[in-house]
Amino acid sequence: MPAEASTSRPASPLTERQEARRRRILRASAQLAGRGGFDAVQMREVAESSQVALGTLYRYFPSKVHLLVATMQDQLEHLHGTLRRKPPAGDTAAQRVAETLMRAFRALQREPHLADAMVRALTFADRSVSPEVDQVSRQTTAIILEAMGLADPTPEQLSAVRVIEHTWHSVLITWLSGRASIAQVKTDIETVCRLIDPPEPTRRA
Amino acid sequence: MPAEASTSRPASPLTERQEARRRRILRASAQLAGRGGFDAVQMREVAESSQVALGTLYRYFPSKVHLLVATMQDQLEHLHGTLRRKPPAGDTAAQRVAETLMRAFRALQREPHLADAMVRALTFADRSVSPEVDQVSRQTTAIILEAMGLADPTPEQLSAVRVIEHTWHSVLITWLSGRASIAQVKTDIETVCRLIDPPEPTRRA
DNA sequence: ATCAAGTCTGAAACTTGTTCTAGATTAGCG
DNA sequence: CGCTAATCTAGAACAAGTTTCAGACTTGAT
Repeated sequence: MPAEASTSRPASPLTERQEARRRRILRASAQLAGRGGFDAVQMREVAESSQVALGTLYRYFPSKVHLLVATMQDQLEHLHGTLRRKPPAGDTAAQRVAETLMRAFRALQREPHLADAMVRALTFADRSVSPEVDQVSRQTTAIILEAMGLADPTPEQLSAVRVIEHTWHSVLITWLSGRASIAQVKTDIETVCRLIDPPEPTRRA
Repeated sequence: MPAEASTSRPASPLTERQEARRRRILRASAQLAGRGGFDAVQMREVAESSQVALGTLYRYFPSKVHLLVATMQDQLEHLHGTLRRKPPAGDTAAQRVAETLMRAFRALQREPHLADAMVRALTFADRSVSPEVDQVSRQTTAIILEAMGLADPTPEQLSAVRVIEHTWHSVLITWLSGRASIAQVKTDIETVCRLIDPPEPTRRA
C-alpha cells in the first residue's frame, strides 16, 4: 500500500517548514551522537541545537530511541546510495556480502560514537519502536540481498540473511563495547557469510 | 589466573551477612524483572524489596545494568547446571547445539519478562560493564562448546561459536520485541548451527 | 572491651528522559 | 481578509537512575 519515494509513511504530508525542522533535528542528533555516543544525545540539547521546543521534538520523535533509530534510517539510506554507486566486486555472493559489510564497518569505524548511539538504540528499542526498527531491518536486508545479487530468495536464504544481520548487529555491539577486536569482527563476518554459499558439494574456500 | 569455585572474583571475601544481602538483591531483581521486564526493575523498589538502602544497592551493583547482568550470570549458572544433568542427545554437534539453545529458549519463553530485562541489559551495557558481560559470554561459550563435545576448539570453530552467540542474542532481542515468530527463532538457530558441521564431506561428531 | 576503619541507613539532591500546560503562531479554508 | 484547528513555544512538573551526606552500626585488630 505505502511506498513513497523511499522510507517514510507520512500520514500527513508535512509542510516545508516541518520538513526543515525534521531535518534540523536529525542533523543535531547525528552531530551530538558523533561526539559522545548514546549518552551525549540529550533531548534538551537536541531541541536547543535544532531550534525547536522540547515538546515539538517529542511530537516529531516520541522518544530518544525513536529519534536515534530514525537517525539510523537516515544514515542507512546514505550508505545504500553509496553502495549502489560502487557495488562490491567479489566473485561469490558470500564474498560480496562480506565485502559490503566490511565496507559498512569501516564507515562506522570513522564515527564510532555515532555508531554506538545508533546501534545501542536499535537493540534497546522495545515494542513501541518495532515499526521503525523493522524498517531498518528491511533496508539492511535489501542491501544484503542486493550484494548477493538475488531477486527472490528462498526461505532458507532469507533465514541465512537474517542470521547475517543478527551477527552484524551483535558483533558491532561487541566491538563497540571493546570486547572484540577488529580482526575478530572481520573473521566473524566472514564466518557467517559462509552460510550463503552452496552447502552442497562443489565448493572450495 | 583466577577461577574460584565458579563465577565471581571477590576482591574481599564478603561476610555472611553481605553474601545474604547480595542474594536478596538478586532475588528481588529477578522477581521484579519477572513481572514487568527491564522497566519494572526500579532501583528504589529493588532496594526496598531486598531490605537494603539505596546506597547499599549501588555499592553492590554500580548500576541497573550491572545488576541485571549479574542477574543473568546467576540464571546462566542454573541453566548450565540443568544442562549438565540432562545433556542434549543429538547425533551431530550442530544438532546438540541447536537442541541446547532451543531448550534455553523454551526456558526463557516461560519467563519472557525476565528474559527481556536480562537480554536488554546485556546488549545495552557499555564499556563499564565489559568484564561482567564478558563473563556471561564465556559462560555461554562454555555451554555451547560442551554441547559440541569439544575440548579445545580451533580458531575457526571459536569464530563459529561466537557467531552462534551473536545470533542467539540478537534473535532473542528480535523475538522479545515481537518482530520474529517462534518459528523464525527456531529456523534461524538451526541455520546458524549449520556453521558447526563439516563444510567438507567426511566427518563425524 | 575498645577503638579505628569500613559498611549500612535514610533522606535529600541532582540528572536526564518524558509529560503537561497555557499562551503564541501558522496553515488551510471560506 | 478573517476564522478555526492544528502546531509550536517556553517553561514547569514528574519519574527513575544515580550521587551524596551525616549519622548509626559492624567488623577486625589490639
